Amino acid sequence: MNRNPKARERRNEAVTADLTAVVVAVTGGEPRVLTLDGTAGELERLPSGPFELRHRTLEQGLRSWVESQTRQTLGYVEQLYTFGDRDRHVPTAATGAARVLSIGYVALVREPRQSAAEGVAWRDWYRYFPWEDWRHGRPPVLDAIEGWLRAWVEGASGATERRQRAERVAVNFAIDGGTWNEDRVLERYELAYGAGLVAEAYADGAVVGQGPPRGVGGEPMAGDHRRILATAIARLRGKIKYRPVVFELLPPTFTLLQLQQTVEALAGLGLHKPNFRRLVEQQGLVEDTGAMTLGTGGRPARLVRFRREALLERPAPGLRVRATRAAGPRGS
Amino acid sequence: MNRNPKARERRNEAVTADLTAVVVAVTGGEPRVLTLDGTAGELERLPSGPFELRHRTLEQGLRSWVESQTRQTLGYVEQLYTFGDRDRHVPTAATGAARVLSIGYVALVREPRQSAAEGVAWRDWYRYFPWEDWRHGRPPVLDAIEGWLRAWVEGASGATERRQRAERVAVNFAIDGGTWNEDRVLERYELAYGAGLVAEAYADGAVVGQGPPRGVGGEPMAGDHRRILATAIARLRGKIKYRPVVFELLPPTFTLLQLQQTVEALAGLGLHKPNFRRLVEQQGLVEDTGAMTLGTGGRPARLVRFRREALLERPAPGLRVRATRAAGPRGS
DNA sequence: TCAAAAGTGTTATCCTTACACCCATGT
DNA sequence: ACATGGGTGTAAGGATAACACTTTTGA
Repeated sequence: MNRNPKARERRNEAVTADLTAVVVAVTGGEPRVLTLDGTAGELERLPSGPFELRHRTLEQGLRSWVESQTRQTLGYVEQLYTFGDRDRHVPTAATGAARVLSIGYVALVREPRQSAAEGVAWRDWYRYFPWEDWRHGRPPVLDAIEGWLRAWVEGASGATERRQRAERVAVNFAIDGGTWNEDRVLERYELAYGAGLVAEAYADGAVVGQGPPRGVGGEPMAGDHRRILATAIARLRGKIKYRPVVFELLPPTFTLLQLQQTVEALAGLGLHKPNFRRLVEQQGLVEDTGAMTLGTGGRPARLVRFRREALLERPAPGLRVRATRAAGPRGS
Repeated sequence: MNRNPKARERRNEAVTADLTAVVVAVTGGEPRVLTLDGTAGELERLPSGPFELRHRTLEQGLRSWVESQTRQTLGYVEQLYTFGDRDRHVPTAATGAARVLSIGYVALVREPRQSAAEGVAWRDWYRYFPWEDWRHGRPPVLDAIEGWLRAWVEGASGATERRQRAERVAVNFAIDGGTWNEDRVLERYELAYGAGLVAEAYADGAVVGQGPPRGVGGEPMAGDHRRILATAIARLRGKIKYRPVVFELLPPTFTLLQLQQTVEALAGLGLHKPNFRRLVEQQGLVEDTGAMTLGTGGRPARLVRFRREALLERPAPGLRVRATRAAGPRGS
């Protein structure tokens, strides 16, 4: 079949596009991501499925897969990145589709369904990136990571290679004079991958040998799903600084502490309470509702709501966060 | 053919992925993009071609297409976005590929080849977005655009729709209390598309009727190429603020004025010279080379180079620019 | 009475912006 | 002499970060 040269040529270009979703919620001040259990000892994974003819648009296809696999409907959705450079060939000559692209998305939802479907779970995203949670100070796992990375730098072949590795480690992991930048989640994951810190590197055959002790590299995921999750976290951490996306994760009315804890959960940083409140008020991002909370274990708080007019007034309506040493009881 | 159900299923998912490049250079203080002339009265377009089996990775495929079509080799390359939601069907049942995705990239190069190949041209990017150039103050074309958009707001069916349109126009086009944000290039293009300001909206059948007078909507491009260009400009304008990407567009050594003019070209803003220089120096982004320029029509200038150590010292090494009223002879 | 959460006041510091002004070269 | 581009000084104002402190509830 298909002796027509034009058709052969077209077939030569055909690919499959996988749509993969990072669905995020913040509950009880913890950042969570919607995952599917791996069947029979397999790895955890994100909801995903191929882009098909029946889907009107890419985003529609994504929503459809997430709903059918998790019964979760999506609100805010944003495309992240298209991965295709892993030489992941699907070995089926008969199908006409020889390669797989992976299009990642991040979605924000207000409240996880009480009981997720069988095999579906909301999991703390720091399970996959234990080194990214600085809310209570520098995470202890970074000691082991630092040691591993130093060995990796030394293991370079040649002085140039060693210098390049040392610079990457310093810039991304706040070692030897670098400062921690919470936005560089993807760069850190890719560095960890290249250095053999994460299990996926061995599964893909990109690195051979013995990995680090259990717990150091974080929980692995199927395929390139953890890379997509890293992209999502990085995107969100960057975006809250200039767009009011946090409010997609909160109920219509909320307290300033809820807002602060949501930002802290995403950014992985502890913030200074009085200054955070002033920042929010002064930027005009929220307005009073008149209502108050009751019985939350302290003084009742004002309930506020997002103020849409802020979009007009501010060129970059967001929450520029910076780590603080005086973060109250949470800071180290 | 293909009675095998598994193969039918796979075929149902097959798509073609088009790789499209926005290749940017800044020459003589003007931002330019590499374009191909449309053949026989067709529209101008960007270099592009399908992702094929012979390409090792997506980025390799892109580089290969750009080189074969323009003889320009690429340095810095960054993926932008995957467009697929326009219901652009390729009507060939025999091919197995039913849909086309469009993966956009932006590339930065130092110097355009003196004489580009036949049918290839470096064009000022403000040709396609005349409303985006605020280097000499508010561009006059915005008067006509403002009028057209006001009529579009009034033409809404229903009060809710009208309010939503009015807010979008105010936020994006600095009308009625909004401030101009140079980063919102894509939002402005999409608004212009929906409002029928750009020719592509009529070509796609998204809008019917009479368009605005010639020159108001900017020069159109083939397919969704102008949308990809808008995405590239938006990405670059955002990125120069926190990453040292400008230096990819400059020779290894350069003067501070060259640097300023390159930033101004990208951002479409006039900047205050003394303050810009202090910003650059104080951030430690450049270092002296010891050499000076000669004969450029004024006092000789120090030649500087990018200082890589800045990557370590600054959490976000970039050039936060803001429009100024005191921009010297260029400001309005 | 104490813990927990909500808030206010105030200061020192840094960064940004704007304005004013001087310097060195080519024509 | 003057145009062009290079460059310095400085003061006002705003934003930020840190510290100290008060208020209101529930257990």
